[in-house]
Amino acid sequence: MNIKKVAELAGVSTATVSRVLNNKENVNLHTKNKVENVINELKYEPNDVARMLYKGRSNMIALLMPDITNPFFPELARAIEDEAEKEGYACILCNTDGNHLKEKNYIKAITQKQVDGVIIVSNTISENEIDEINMPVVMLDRKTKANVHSITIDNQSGVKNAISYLKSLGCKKIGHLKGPKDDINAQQREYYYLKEVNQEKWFDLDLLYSGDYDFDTSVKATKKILTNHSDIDGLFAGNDLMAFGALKAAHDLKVDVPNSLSVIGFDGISFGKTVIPSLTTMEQPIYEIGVYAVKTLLGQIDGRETLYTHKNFFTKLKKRESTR
Amino acid sequence: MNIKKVAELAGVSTATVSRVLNNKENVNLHTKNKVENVINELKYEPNDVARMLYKGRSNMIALLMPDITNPFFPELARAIEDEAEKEGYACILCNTDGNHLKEKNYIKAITQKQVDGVIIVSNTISENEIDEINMPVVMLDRKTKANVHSITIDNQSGVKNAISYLKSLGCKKIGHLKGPKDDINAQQREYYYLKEVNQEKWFDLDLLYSGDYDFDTSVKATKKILTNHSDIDGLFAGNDLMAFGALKAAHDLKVDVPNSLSVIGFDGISFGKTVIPSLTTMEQPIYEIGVYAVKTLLGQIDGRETLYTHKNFFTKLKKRESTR
DNA sequence: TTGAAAGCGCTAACAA
DNA sequence: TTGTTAGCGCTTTCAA
Repeated sequence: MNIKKVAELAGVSTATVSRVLNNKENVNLHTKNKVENVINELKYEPNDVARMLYKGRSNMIALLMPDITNPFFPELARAIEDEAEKEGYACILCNTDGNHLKEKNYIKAITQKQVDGVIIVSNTISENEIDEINMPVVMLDRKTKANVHSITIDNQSGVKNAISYLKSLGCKKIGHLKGPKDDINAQQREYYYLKEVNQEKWFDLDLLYSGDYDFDTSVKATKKILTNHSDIDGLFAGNDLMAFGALKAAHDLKVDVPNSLSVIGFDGISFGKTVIPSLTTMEQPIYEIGVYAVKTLLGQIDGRETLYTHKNFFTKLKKRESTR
Repeated sequence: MNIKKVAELAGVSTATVSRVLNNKENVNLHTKNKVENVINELKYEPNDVARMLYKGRSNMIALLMPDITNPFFPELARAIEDEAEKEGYACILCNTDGNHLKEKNYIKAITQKQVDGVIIVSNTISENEIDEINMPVVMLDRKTKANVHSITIDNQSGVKNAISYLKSLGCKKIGHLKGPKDDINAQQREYYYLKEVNQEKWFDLDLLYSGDYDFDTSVKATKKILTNHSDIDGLFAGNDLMAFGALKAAHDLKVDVPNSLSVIGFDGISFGKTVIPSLTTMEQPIYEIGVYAVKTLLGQIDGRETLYTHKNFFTKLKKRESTR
């Protein structure tokens, strides 16, 4: 079933059917009704692929991220998909595992599929590679010199507020559970942590240790550090998932959170309210970020937005039970 | 840049270029090299949309589910996307919120986009509507009379094993925190719970209460029931998320889990190991289910599989800290 | 207001 | 082994 059949049955040309389909002005009302009747009878629906080919547009965007299983990303993906759907765009999901080869393959695949734009979360992709992508791009969580839009979260103020809050609670020795070395956010959060604490007389490089953005690793590492430094009374985790690991470690060691140890996370994933004790964290406006990313991307796709923009979002302290 | 330009520069016809692109046998080696050189120089990549149009295939599948934010679904989506990618298919993500209209719109949209097949998780879509979908379908979590493949989880044995386990632990009064009325799995789990316990002399319809697959609701509801029935010593939650709510409620009421109350969930989402105490649960082989769904779907798309199949997966008891 | 026809980029049947 | 050409289903220009 195609436009030709509709045209035949309605006794008009395919051009006229096309005009009706696209709500063009210049169609006689009588003709229009005739065509619409045939369309309804046949339950005809135009083939988007043919349209794509002609128009050179697909009304699809892609979302490249490390792993949808990582609890931060479903919330982001949901926001992106919601906003895309609202604007008539479908959303292709790509898990890259931060694997460079996978990223390249996906970019090639979506390019060939004439996807209209892509939102990328990646530490591994290079500036050059970003520039070579042949469609509008929004980079998330990373500022770049490449000619694309970028969106970041303000780690400086976030970390500062987190540490200040722990201090205001009376914490006298604050550790940091940091993320992977190659992650830009992890690096920044470590950097600003150091900036906030390295003048303190209690400071010691031992207080800085790594959980790799992973739960199990964080449990182990935190157990070790709590054992070696029983006087730690505050802990800033580089993301919520690691903070969960820290809570687990404290629980297993019978360290009382929050009375002996205050734990604060970073991200504000919705699971934070679920754990026991519920997690105090620096909350990112995840949904808002997703919506903004799509708006920016579509702005460029539609040619409304011609300049490349950079947007920095801020975190908000969400007090819950894991801090005193 | 298109096949025509490549043909010109290589001094051959588009047909020959096409043959090279598709690795056809009947191309002179010399010609082949010439064409490949031009392709590499131009960094030419064929346009998939044109191929789609000609072939009537898109190498895309869609995944319709209620909400990627619900922690069960990212794990499923990950498995599906992994397997699809392995087979050269892209995966379109659609959140329906169990909203009937959204489902219909998505199905229409992906049909027009010539998506090759769809994996659906839905309670709301009717048998008729499933039958009217104009592409291969795999229904997840629901058996159907419609002419499509279906995959379910065996609630009967799962619930039986959960309750038996609680009994074996010495539980003398076991409650059930059930899911939404309109959810087939929730209904079945409730049904089989009743079957297992309604002959017990301690049984009481009050032990059955609802958490709507939602964390907050489950916290509230569990607090109420634990307050009214302080002798409840076992709790079977209809899914893990509700079990987390139950754990939270017990914690807030200072009910000792697992010593005074054993809690068991259903699903086996990876977050179960994160919470405190970690959650005992009836674990679904989520990844395996996702892979199987894709294999089945692609089987039908490729015409290898011509019969509609039904597959029933079984849960496995995963013992952790929330049960004595 | 309508229709004929070209063309989006590709593949494949047919011919040479 | 290679080229010519029709055609996948649509939109749009141009002419009527």
